[in-house]
Amino acid sequence: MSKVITPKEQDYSQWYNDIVLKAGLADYSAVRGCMVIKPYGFAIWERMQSILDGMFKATGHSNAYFPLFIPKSFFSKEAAHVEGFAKECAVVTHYRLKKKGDELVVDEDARLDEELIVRPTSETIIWNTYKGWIQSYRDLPLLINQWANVVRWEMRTRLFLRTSEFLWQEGHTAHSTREEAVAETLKILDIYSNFAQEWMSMPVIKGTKTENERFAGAVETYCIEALMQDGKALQAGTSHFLGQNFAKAFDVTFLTKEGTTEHVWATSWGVSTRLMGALIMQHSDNEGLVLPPLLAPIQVVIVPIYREFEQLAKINEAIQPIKKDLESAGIRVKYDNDDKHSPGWKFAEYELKGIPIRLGMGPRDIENGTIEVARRDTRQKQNIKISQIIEYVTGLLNDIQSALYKKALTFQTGNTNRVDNYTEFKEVLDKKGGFVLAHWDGTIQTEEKIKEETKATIRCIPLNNLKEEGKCIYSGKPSAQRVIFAKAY
RNA sequence: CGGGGUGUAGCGCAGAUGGUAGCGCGCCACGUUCGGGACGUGGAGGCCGUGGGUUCGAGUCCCGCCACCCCGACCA
Repeated sequence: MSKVITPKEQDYSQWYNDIVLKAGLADYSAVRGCMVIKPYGFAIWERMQSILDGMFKATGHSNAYFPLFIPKSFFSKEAAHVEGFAKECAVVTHYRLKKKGDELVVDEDARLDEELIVRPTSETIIWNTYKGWIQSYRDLPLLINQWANVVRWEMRTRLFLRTSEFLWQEGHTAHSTREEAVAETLKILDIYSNFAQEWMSMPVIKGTKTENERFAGAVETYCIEALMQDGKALQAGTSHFLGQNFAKAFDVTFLTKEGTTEHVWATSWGVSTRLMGALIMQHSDNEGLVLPPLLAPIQVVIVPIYREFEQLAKINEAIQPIKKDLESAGIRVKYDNDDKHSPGWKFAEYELKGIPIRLGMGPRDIENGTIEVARRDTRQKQNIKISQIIEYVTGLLNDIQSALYKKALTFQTGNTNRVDNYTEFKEVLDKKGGFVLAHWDGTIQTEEKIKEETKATIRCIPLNNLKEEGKCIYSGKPSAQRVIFAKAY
């Protein structure tokens, strides 16, 4: 019993760190605030990438790649944008080192005329580039995505959830009309929401951000918000309608059919390796990671149980056709007949790693023509006839996928509370956490006061929100609808 | 950047009143095991985060620095 995980009831943060580290998803690095994503963690990220990438391509987007470095002057062009990112930029000032005695030092003679910013996001470099690519309405829409790393100098970091460097995709599109750009923003929001719910089994609320929480430079920020097991909210993806802000800042215009010159309309949108954190926190338990089958790099692991090598040989023989059939059914299978670890060790290890289904086969099974099926999410075990195993496993993978979603949804619903006064508001936040639906007067001042006093922020104003007359829980002023408050990551 | 904590073997830790480093897990070898992290025997592995100081002598006492973790402020 070496790799024990701190129970989440005892210390939620430590539980999370234990899972990340002990399931082999990531590791701390020698660089402050930066993490190493280990092969198993990266395999999950690669699954996310390939699925999302397919969704972007299916909606007409193409991938491209823009520079890591952005001239400082580009940043200052969009006022709100500078304001938002200035505090967390890594800046390159020199391009050479030299030897000074035994020491390697920065060569002061190699100072850059203009400093380069390590991209915290790419709007500026991209819009500077788009200026040259867009002349007429025939060049629009321009639908581009890039998979990249970005750097935001964070004061406090947490594995996957917030690191100074992280991986993400950022889409940047240009359109001829406002309507089309807004539609694009919403289309992507749907992609994110579908991905979260169908692939990650993670229920999310779609909404818009308040002015306070809006992306620096956006006209409107749409988001998907998820609820983690500790009752804190996590922003899992954002899609921004940028209006003409960047087009104006970088003077990107196009000639319309009618021959007039207009600024283009823009969107940008992204999800990051933070989704890994969301995935981990959404489903995992005190035994380790729990992965939804659709994202699991290995969906089924098969463990042989044997004493003598003759038994192993028999099991190997019995497993081969099963493994092949599972693979033909499109299932990702690993057969672990490595003799270096005991079955018990493997059981624990694969549970820690969140493999959705484990099949166990031993002498008893050989005799009975059965195989033991253990599901990770409920930890239930059953003996199934070998003749039925493919069908059973296929169905079970689907069941697990939807069971995880249902469980998460039940949790989310159960931790969403409507409150009508400030006392109750504070009490719910304090005792239960979760999403709190409350009336708000729509002002930044009230939002900030509430944040100061309770740490809770407005996560979003849900789309298609029910209109409901009420009074702001803080100021008592009239309000037309409830918004979602929560403490957040 | 504030508050708290921790740095001793790969990991988790113990090392009262200063006397030259130990335990568990892991690792290596051999044997017995194998249906929930097996057991025995034998081994390998540490300038005790770092720089100074006190002392005959420092993991231990004093001062500085650094790193990391947790909780805040800031943010995806």
